[in-house]
Amino acid sequence: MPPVVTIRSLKDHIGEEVAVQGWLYNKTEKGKLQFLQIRDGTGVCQCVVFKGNVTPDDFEIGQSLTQESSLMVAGIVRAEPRAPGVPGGFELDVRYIEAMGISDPYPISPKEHGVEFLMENRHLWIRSSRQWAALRVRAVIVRAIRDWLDSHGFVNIDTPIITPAAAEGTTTLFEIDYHGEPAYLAQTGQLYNEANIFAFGQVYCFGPTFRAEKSKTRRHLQEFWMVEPEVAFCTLEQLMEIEEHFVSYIVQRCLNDCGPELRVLERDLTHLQRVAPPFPRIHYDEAVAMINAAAARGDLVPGYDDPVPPIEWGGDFGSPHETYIAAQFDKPVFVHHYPTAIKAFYMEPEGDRPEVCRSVDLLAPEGYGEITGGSERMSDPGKLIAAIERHKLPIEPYEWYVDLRRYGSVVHSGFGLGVERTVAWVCGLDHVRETIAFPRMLNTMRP
RNA sequence: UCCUCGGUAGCUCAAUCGGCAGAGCAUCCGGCUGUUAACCGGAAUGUUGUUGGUUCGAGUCCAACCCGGGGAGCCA
Repeated sequence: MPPVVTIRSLKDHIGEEVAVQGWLYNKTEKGKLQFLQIRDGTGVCQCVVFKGNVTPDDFEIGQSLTQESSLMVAGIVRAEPRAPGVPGGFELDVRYIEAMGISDPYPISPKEHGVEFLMENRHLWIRSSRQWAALRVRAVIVRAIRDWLDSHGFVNIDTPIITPAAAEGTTTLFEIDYHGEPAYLAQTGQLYNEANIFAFGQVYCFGPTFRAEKSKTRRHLQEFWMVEPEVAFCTLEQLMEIEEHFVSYIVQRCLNDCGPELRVLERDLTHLQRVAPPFPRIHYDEAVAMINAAAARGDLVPGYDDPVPPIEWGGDFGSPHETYIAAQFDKPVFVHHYPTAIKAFYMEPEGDRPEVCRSVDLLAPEGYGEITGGSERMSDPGKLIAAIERHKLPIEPYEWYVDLRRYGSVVHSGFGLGVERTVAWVCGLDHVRETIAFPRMLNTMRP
């Protein structure tokens, strides 16, 4: 039997006899010809079975194969521009077929299906090429995140998932029973990250986070993955520089490593090719002015039929505002210096203008929303205690956090990047549920 | 929590004014050497989300509930 090779590497075996093992993705028969599209996890390859080239038994096996049956085929690799597949352009001239597991009738045909049906069959849907492509891009994004951080002096120190109290005290948490004591699934590792920088300088945590919000939109999951870098001796301005280099690297890495996947997804690459430092930076004041000018003109929110709603200075942006602002730029855009009153207690107020704080969100283009949120953290213990009290939070659980400012406080900053929103943006998907193998959504956790 | 749209064959959908439950695809059988969601011929396919109500008669109208899509708020 010739050596088993991956479909992705077929281009290196033209003219050679090789074997491919995988699953039957699609089949069309035309008398003495069978076109078997086989996927092996690395790609999809058309395998052509001509009656004259195989034994009668093998030809019959080919006829009996049902969609998703597992099999091995052997044959000669040939460059063929007509051949469909991923990457495509190569096909296998089959000489031998071995059926392994004949599949029962497969529920997901290569036709249209509704979201509800596909989500109920998520364990099978991930075999479909668009889902396969998105999840492979996700894997590359995760690798790019780690590679960039690891090679820029960041130490990966993961933070706990079980936490004793609300980290930010705002959003809804999943409560669990911790041996009789209430505990919560983490919605951020940030406070622990801040402890870790005093030991390691630059750190990141990377793991799942949990939000029990009753959110049912294309941008929300109950369980999502977030990478949170945190840096000692770092100002807001330096943080933005880190973010734009980091995000640009992730996008360029996908362009470089995921060509076939992005083609399956039919992604318009020109949007991604533009993503390079520097990103535009706009002050909250400026963003409010832009929104209100648009509202006064009656501009519509891009992609929706509704006009841009006006906003009062001091209010937080709603989704329509973010979508409008992001659409004014062809790269991700930083919006910085949000009002102190609407942001988390630990964000550093601006020195000569304490009503705004040294915070920054990064809005992705094309309506993908906020992909990072970060800030310079408050570094003075007295001011921090006052902020905790102003937010009506109990001081006792935060004593350790205040300690960080008592023992060698430094200016420091950090941000969190949502993996699923980043994947959705890079892939051009319209819903984050397709960016993770088994999404946990409001009222939906099966399979 | 609120707003909005939807639930009919395995899947995607249709069904006029309240009047016999219909297509395409998938499946099975037959045909074809270049198919790209192939095509051609044939076969089989139903608790119309649930419960109750109106009516001679309900997929269609009414009520409640269940499930799902999109959005708001909140957020990454």
